[in-house]
Amino acid sequence: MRPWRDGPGDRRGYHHGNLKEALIEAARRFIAERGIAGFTLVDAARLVGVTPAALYRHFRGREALLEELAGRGFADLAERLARALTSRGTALERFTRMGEAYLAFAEEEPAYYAAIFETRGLHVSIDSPARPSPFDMLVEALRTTFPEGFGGVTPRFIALEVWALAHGLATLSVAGHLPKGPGLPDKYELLRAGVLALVHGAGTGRP
Amino acid sequence: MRPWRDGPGDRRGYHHGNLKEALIEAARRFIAERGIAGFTLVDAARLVGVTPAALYRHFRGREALLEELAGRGFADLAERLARALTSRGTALERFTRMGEAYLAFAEEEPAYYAAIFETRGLHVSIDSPARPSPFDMLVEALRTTFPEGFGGVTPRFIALEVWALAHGLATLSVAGHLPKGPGLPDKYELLRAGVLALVHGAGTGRP
DNA sequence: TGTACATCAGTGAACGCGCGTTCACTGATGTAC
DNA sequence: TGTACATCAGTGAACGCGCGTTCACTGATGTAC
Repeated sequence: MRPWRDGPGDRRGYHHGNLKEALIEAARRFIAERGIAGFTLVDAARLVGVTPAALYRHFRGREALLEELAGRGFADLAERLARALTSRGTALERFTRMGEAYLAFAEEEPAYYAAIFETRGLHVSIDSPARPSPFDMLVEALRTTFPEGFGGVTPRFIALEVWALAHGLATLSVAGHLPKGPGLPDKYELLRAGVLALVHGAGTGRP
Repeated sequence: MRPWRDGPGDRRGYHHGNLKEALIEAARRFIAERGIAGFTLVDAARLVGVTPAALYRHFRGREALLEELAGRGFADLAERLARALTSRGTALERFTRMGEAYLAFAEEEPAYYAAIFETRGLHVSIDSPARPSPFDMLVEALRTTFPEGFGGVTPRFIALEVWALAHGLATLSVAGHLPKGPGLPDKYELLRAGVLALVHGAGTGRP
């Protein structure tokens, strides 16, 4: 029984030919379905049609595979945010697109999202220290989108609030805790309105 | 070796006398340390000084124990919020205290918090449907604290934003992703300022 | 073009482990008389 | 107050399971000549 022979585009024979990528792909699928704790090397190997031991030709172990996943997710997120920030339109439109990109990432890549937040967070820079982390990108975007400032509050402070709001919406949504239905606001609406309020309402209630 | 004999206030002998509570307590400790996925019936039993099988006199199984934990956490949270809402001071002060109570709950009872969000969410009412859920309490508190409304936005909409912000701050903080240090804002500051901004900035940027 | 051979990505069997759960049992407790 | 007995919260041994990981091995691939 060699399941991976059945699919189109698969290599055949004793050597898989693309095992590392296939395992990553399987991990993304399983973690998306069952969460990181429910992810199993044995399952991933079975899905790909390979002995569990084969995995060790490409990863030092389970932890290393998750690390790889987190790294790729981190890069993917950074790329999505950068794309939003360099898209067409006004600064505010690009900034809004950045928020949407964040929520879309969490929704479309729940495995990446979980791997990131279970292993490193959003602050670490990847590859070179010169490359800005997603959080740095957010701070910088706030600075350039709202050059008039935030009523005496630092961009970094606002960035933490915006990030917490986005992260809260993303995790509540993935867990199915946000009420859904026609007429009810979705997370994109909530984030857009919330971010504008955070930006414009900053400094409210200060002495 | 009967570890539970050593502690003060413990019953001694063949019967533990308070096993159910002791197991719940052990579960809270372990989940706080290692998360729900890392929690083990065997560990809990060992900590209490009892055979794993003894657990089944009090719970149908692992899942039932977690359900019980979620129920208690839910009740604890509701009680904390209610206490804040009926405390002294102006409506705004009480409302602010409610936010602090939420963050404090997540910080002091990470096991409860995790159990709640892994099993039921914040919308379900406990015991009687007449008893309002924490989310209902938030909506109602917004209504009475800001009777002037939110510039055409519904209290429910604002409540979702506030909740997402609080949940984001709570989870980021527990996971250690919020930057900490002297001079840096802590989550309580971030929540207070953020909520005021959400409330006062609502309606910003609408047509 | 054909053959010999080094490489190395896979196999398959096995391991030790800790898990949740079951079962027949045992002995402490507390009530009836 | 003392004894007989029912109750039931605990024991301890065992189970089947799936996990991550190891090891000596094998056979497909691709390169050198």
